[in-house]
Amino acid sequence: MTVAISKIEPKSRLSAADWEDAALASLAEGGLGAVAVESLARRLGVTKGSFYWHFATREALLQAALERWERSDEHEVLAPIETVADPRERIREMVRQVSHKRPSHAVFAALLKAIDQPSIRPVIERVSQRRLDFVTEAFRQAGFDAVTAANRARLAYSAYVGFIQLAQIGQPRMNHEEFEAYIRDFIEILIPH
Amino acid sequence: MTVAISKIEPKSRLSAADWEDAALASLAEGGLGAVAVESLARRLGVTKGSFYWHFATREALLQAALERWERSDEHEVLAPIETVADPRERIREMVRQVSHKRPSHAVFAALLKAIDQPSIRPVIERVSQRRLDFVTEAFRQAGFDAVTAANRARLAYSAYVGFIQLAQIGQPRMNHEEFEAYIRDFIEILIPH
DNA sequence: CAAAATCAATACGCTTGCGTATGGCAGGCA
DNA sequence: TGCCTGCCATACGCAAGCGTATTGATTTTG
Repeated sequence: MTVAISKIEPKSRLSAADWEDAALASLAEGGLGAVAVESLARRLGVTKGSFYWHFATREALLQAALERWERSDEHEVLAPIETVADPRERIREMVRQVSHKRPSHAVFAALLKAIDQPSIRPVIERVSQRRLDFVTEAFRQAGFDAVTAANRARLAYSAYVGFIQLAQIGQPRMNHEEFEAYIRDFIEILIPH
Repeated sequence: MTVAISKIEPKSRLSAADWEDAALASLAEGGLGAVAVESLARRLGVTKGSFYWHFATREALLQAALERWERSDEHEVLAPIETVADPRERIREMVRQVSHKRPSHAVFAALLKAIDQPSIRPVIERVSQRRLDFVTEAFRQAGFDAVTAANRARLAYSAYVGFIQLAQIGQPRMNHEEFEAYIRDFIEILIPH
């Protein structure tokens, strides 16, 4: 796997945060395997020597980077939607968010592929649980009983997860127009009336 | 990642097929990374020397193993369902198949995670296209217009793909009873009336 | 039974990636 | 000015994995 990794220009002195940013970017572009110490160093225009001053181990970097990503996912994706009063509209808004905001979801897709890694799994578990609870609650408020709401939420979230996987192979070979139509149908099917 | 890999007992002489079987088993249990020459050799109770007599390279083994898996998926999953006359029932049957037959889907899940690997991608593309066409056609026969049928098929297939990913973290923490209820809702939502 | 073909062990070289050890250089502060 | 601390380079050691080369054993076949 040789993935094109955008090089970032110098910056005489680096901080831990710079390494975390680079880690997330590489993660999104090339998967967990691309988060390699020496590769990141090249990307940042330095050598390993720098890295091991800021972090004790590669794991520590991952930990820090993921923590940051998890917070940003919570605050910049979920939180804004929470303000939408109408539950039906809230679900629609989430589908739109999720279907149009790429960058953060690239990280999620990469993490999904490394779900058996002990350091990754808990992150996905927490994020998924939050999102699932969120959607379930919206369905409940929209009038569905507890079980039905949970099942619709499961279906919606599974479809989301599956879609970002399949999107990588351009499997649902769609143009923008078809995609919008798909999203409309998606919403129509899951939120009837 | 250390994954428990079941050891298989001797068998004085091995064939290429034995290596392919071991490759698929390891793939299902530990992902693409577990399909390593020396590791498979240990599993089969021999050394690398044997492997490189049967295959020129690791890639060649993967190729052969996946070809076999792809055929079996086509003949043992899709073909039997094709005989069901009623399209609605055909979709239901496919959902049941897919939601209850584990082994083959473990391989699929593993491949999904390695979708950026040039040797894996075409396999997933072919398999997904076949399945997607299959479901789309069933929805058409069930009376949906072309676009709607395609979208429902996409939704169903995405939900399937997402589910087998999430299942690995026991995310939709369900017992057998709840799972059956979920499948019923799943079918109910996608095939109304 | 002998020779040839088939299958396997051992030992090696090469690459990648993590982690360590140590030394060097710059800028702030005494 | 000179030194100390923060940041980085260089040079290792080590493990895992692929692939090669050579030799050895066992089966098959003439």
